[in-house]
Amino acid sequence: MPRLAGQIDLAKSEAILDAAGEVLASRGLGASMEEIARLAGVSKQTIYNRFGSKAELVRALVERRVDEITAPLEVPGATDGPEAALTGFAKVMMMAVLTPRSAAFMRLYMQGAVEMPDLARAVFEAGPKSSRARLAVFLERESAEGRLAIDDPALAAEFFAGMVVGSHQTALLLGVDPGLTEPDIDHIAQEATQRFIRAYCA
Amino acid sequence: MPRLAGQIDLAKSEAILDAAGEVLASRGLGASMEEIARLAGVSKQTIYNRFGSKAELVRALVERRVDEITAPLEVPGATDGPEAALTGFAKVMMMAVLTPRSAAFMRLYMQGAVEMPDLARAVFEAGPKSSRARLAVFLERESAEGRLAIDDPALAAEFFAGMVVGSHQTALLLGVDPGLTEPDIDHIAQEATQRFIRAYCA
DNA sequence: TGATTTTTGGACACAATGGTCCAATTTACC
DNA sequence: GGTAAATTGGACCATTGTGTCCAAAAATCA
Repeated sequence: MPRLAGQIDLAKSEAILDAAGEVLASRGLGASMEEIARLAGVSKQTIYNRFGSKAELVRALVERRVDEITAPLEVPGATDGPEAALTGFAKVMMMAVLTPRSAAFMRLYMQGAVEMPDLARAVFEAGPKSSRARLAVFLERESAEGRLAIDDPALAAEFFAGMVVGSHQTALLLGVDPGLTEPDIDHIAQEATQRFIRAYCA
Repeated sequence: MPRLAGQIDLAKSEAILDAAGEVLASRGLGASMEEIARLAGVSKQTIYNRFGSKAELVRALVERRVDEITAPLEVPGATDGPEAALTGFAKVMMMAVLTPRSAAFMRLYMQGAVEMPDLARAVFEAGPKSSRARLAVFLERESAEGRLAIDDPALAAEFFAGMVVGSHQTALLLGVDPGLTEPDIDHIAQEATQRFIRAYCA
């Protein structure tokens, strides 16, 4: 019997997506399909066989990225008191957001925000919105248990996340190195936590 | 005698820059020179006569925008105490940053961050960096006069600005309407100010 | 080995863009 | 009005991009 239909190499699709991410992140949405094919070690036709068009390829790429983003951000557990939880959360958030790779992808989504609004929206929901929502859940719980006095958890979460990210993300998006070392990040996370707790202490 | 050399219509250059801003902001850096020329009511050749190339046109556009950005942000005067000054500063900042137009321009600079790093850097210095620096000056003064207790004014300024901007700017850049009415802005500005002062009260 | 699918690579059509060239026209000044 | 500069509009070129087509080659199963 012949080869079964649909018996395509799944790993190859991943390789294509990897290459697409690499090239699109560095060259922007204007990147060419040929360069993606070259980096993926695949013929251009194969990409079209599997994804149909450039727009669909980007869609698939964003979908995969949304999953990556959503995973690591959990609601902090306040086992060691709010300080440790908040500091930990701040560090995770900074490490996630303040990398050149993350910035490159974010630039990509922003560039496509006009032509593909639903994709950009999905990224926003999976990233900033989701992280703040989870933080708000934590803050509300802490408030209910009397360790903090927070009347508007969503707003407070927005405040804390904003303190942590500051203008560093904007700098990165503009290609300016914020020059943050890991000790810097630690320091910002701790200081933000202390000031936040002081602003919202019961 | 003949017409004097360099006797060109200054207003026409402005019209070209206006059109370029409009078109580039909505279509991105991939916008065509022909569309810009059409909107400016000018022939394509005239643009090349005056600006030389697309890159130079963009450069001129960014320079003009940098001036626009730099102007409105002043060091707050604490005549009515820190609260009023901070709230006012917060409102100005939000009104400046959280508009579709501002977001469109920011998207433009971010898109060009790779190919024209110096332009993006200039925007960063004139915008986020400058505003935080001025705020830091104010905070240091307030601290010196004993109304606030701020050991690291630059960091505190970063915190306050971050609280105010939150993820709303990111939302806008991703094409997601943050849905902020002017009362919302007022409320955020006031709440951020109160919490900030509480975090840094002497 | 043989049947069938997938992949390849290169040619190709088609459209868009940046930028140039140039003769005809308009504008601004004396 | 006359003169030099600036502008126009449209043709034009070279490049680049997406997406298609297709015959040959490779891979996959019985």
